[in-house]
Amino acid sequence: MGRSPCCDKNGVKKGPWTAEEDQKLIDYIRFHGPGNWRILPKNAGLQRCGKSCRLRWTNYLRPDIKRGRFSFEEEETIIQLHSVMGNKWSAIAARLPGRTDNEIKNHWNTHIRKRLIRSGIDPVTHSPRIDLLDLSSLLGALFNQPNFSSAATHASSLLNPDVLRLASLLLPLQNPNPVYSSNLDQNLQTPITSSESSQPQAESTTPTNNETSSFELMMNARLDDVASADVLPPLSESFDLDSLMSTPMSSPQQDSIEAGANSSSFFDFGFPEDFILDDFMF
DNA sequence: AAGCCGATCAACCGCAATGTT
DNA sequence: CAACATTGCGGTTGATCGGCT
Repeated sequence: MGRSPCCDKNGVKKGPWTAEEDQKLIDYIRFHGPGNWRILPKNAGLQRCGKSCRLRWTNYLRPDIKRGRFSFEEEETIIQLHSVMGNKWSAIAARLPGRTDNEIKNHWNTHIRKRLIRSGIDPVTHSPRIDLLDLSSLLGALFNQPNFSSAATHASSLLNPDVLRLASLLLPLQNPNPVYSSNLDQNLQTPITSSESSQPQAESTTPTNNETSSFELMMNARLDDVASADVLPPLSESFDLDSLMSTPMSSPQQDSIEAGANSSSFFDFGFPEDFILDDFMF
């Protein structure tokens, strides 16, 4: 059993195509059409497998391919389509005349993806991403304000209640301690085993999937600790710590489709008119 | 000038889906 | 309906190039 190889490995050339090979393929398809890709190279006098010929034709030699840089409009279209379709490059390419799936995929991975990350957008979910480290810095600054009560009032109208409650878990509201927030960054990266207490560990190692980060343990512990606090509204039922704890490299595309693109409400917030953002910046 | 390194993209690989016998 | 063949697709690799030291 087993799959038959797409081509006989012996005597079949691989690697970059020469101009001569390209011309042979173009000439053959012009006169005969691609037909059966498996027998095409033999008929066209090419020492290539059919698969290689098909790829060369569809990704490079086809006359309707548009070469050159992607326009801004094309990039925006790709981003929009990707937010709905995910990595369905062929489906995206079908909506971009003259562009191949391979070209779009490459452009996404080398340009658009990086641009989105730089802009604070998760390229997988297309949702704004506030990195936990940034969050700790922001909240640390917030809760170390001299006029903390005023800041907290502003914050309660500024942030999603779930974020604010999260802050209450991360930072001791009763007794603000600058050292605590300065250690937080380190804590976020320090895994400890469940047998250990919620005491932050000094050394920083890379967490693994099987380890529980101190941050997570701390979160769980403090959820209980502050359960009776009435400073902040309770976490909504839809709040999902796991979604905050990680941004998956790949996510079920169906989820994003059903949830709708850019539908994350976790970080939804608006600025009150009298709010001065600079007051909260370092 | 030479070596290193990151970015880019053509091409390959393996698997899934679809078509054919 | 099963077995096999073909095509399509997405992830990955590796050659090449340009910038930097």
